[in-house]
Amino acid sequence: MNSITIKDIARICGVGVSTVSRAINNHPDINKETKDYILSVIEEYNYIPNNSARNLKRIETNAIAVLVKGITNPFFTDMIKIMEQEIEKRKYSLVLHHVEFNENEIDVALELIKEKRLRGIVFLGGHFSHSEDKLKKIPVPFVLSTIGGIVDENNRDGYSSVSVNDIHESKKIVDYLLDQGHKKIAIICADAEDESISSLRLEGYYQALRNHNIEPDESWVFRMQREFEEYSIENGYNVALDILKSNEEFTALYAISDMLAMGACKALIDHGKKVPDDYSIVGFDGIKLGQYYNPSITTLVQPVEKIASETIRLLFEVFENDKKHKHLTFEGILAIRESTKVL
Amino acid sequence: MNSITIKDIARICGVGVSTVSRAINNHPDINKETKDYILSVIEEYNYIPNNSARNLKRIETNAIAVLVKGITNPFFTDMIKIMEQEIEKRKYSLVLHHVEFNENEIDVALELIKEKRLRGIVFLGGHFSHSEDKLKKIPVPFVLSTIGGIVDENNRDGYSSVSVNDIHESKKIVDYLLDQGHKKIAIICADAEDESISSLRLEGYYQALRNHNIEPDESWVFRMQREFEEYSIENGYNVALDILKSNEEFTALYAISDMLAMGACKALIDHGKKVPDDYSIVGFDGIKLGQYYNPSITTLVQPVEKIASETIRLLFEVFENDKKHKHLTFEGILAIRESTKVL
DNA sequence: TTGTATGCGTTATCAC
DNA sequence: GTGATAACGCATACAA
Repeated sequence: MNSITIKDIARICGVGVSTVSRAINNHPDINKETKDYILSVIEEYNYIPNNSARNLKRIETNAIAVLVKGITNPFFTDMIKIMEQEIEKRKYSLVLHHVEFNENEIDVALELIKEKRLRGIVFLGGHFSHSEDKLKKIPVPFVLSTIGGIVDENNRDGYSSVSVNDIHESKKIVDYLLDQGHKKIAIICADAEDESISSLRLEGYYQALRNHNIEPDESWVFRMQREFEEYSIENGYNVALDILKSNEEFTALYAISDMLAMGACKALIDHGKKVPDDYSIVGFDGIKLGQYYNPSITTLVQPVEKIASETIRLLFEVFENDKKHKHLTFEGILAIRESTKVL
Repeated sequence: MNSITIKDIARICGVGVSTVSRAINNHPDINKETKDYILSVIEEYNYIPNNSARNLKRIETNAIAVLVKGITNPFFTDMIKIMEQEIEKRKYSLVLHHVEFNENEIDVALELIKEKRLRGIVFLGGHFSHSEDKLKKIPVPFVLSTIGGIVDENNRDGYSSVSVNDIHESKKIVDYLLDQGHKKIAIICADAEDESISSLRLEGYYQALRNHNIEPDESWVFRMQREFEEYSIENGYNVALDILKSNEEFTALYAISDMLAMGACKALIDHGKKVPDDYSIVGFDGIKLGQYYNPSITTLVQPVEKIASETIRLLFEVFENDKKHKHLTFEGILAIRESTKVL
């Protein structure tokens, strides 16, 4: 287990360690022949540089980290891919790091910054209801991507953010249902304590109803269940079961994620209801899965490519061109599919 | 960006660096009061130890890495959770690392072993058609989890593996369809070059047909499409479109993953077919999503909890108790749901 | 163009 | 219990 080091390679090649280092790191001032020879020896002996030592020594790397809370969320998959492309395009490298649900993303970030000498960070997912104090501790530029949770409009100079306007898009969805003649619209969202996208989408729901002179009824508001994973399909299923039990009258159901919507859909169908004939169902996000569900799910499609590429662009503008942090919002697109119909 | 180090903390506290180190690492021989004081200073100054330096210095950590190719695959989600529990139970820590599709998992492993001084590795996902030569280079014990791709029965002493018997389980599925009266059974699998689980499941399909005196017809074998992500729902959708175009006669469709099965299902339904009335569809894996699809997908459920916990158990037996590597297979369970019916 | 020496931040090994 | 000090493996300033 005593593995080979740069010194061993230097000794074998009969050169100094700095020459080996130059060969590895594509330094310009090195004789091509010695370089080729060294590289061949490295190949032969399967030498692999120790990243810990490199990180420790290097003043600054060209690495950007993307911290994802809920990495299995299909909504993030495409975003990550695009971010990766954008980062590579700029000759930087991406460190993809997964944050557990019970971990604090800022602590993880702080640790990673030290360990890898990061230049910037992207936060993806999670609630992110952190104090400004804590945010200030992050010593590199960072961007919140599709995290709508920061309600505090002040003190946002320390970071950038890119997302849709959750209230606005949520209104679009409910407006559409209202236009189709639905008046009794139930909603599935997160806990009342949730300060994140859920509360924004719920707010949009309220506003849309009020704009149509319908007073929102709390008995139409259903919450995800703690026993199941947040925003998961089984959570949607079980909430919908409760809705049916409640005997609450409604004709349309708005779930604040596509996964929830699909689960709810299945629960209704399992109980002999027809979608969209008996109930119209809409989701939020626009994940691919929703297109292939049966029925395909009407949803608010977030412009993931745009959000992802702008996230990276903003980040680079801050630390390369010294620009100020910005907060961008993009328009989503209502995709009308099979799960909804006119009442 | 000049961040605080252990030396700074030592100076502030008026103690030596080794005392600070002892405080951080819960060393036994340190005065409780000095320890508490040091920790309070650390807290106050937001000191975070540099992991690169720690990894560099430490002889051996208690870290196990799980390398996942295709981390967004929902099939792996539960497995990872269980592995995490099992690893923590043994007072080790889990390093979850994502491998890109175009990356070589062994190279990634080799690098990570050096960087983090890993004690062992779990490989999850991917094809893993690597030469024995390359596998031998991995200097720590490792386990292949649910990777059926190693056909070479010899030379398997260097590692462990845990999975279902893909041929056997595949036969179960096809046997079931045959028992239901289906004789014309199409299959969706990977490229012909694929040496991985796909070829094993295809082999099981062949064997089951032959056992029932049905000569497999190559025109019933359909392949995933290169343009789309492997094993994805959209791939299944597009393959099924081709199947319909081919006008090949069949009554049942076996897709070697649940995702493929769901996509295929949607394609058929979009073309006015009924599932299971016109076609029976089965998948493989037993992911939760399949239960909530409409219709829910008949599938071969892999015992993920068992596979995950045994993977970790084997790994620890090798490097803690010095036992020999083993190759375990577990039985899957055929879950009959709504997407199939008797012909 | 190349080699030597220093230090990155930490832990381990000693002395005290 | 505690504090110097020597590594860990590498990149780099500087000397050659």
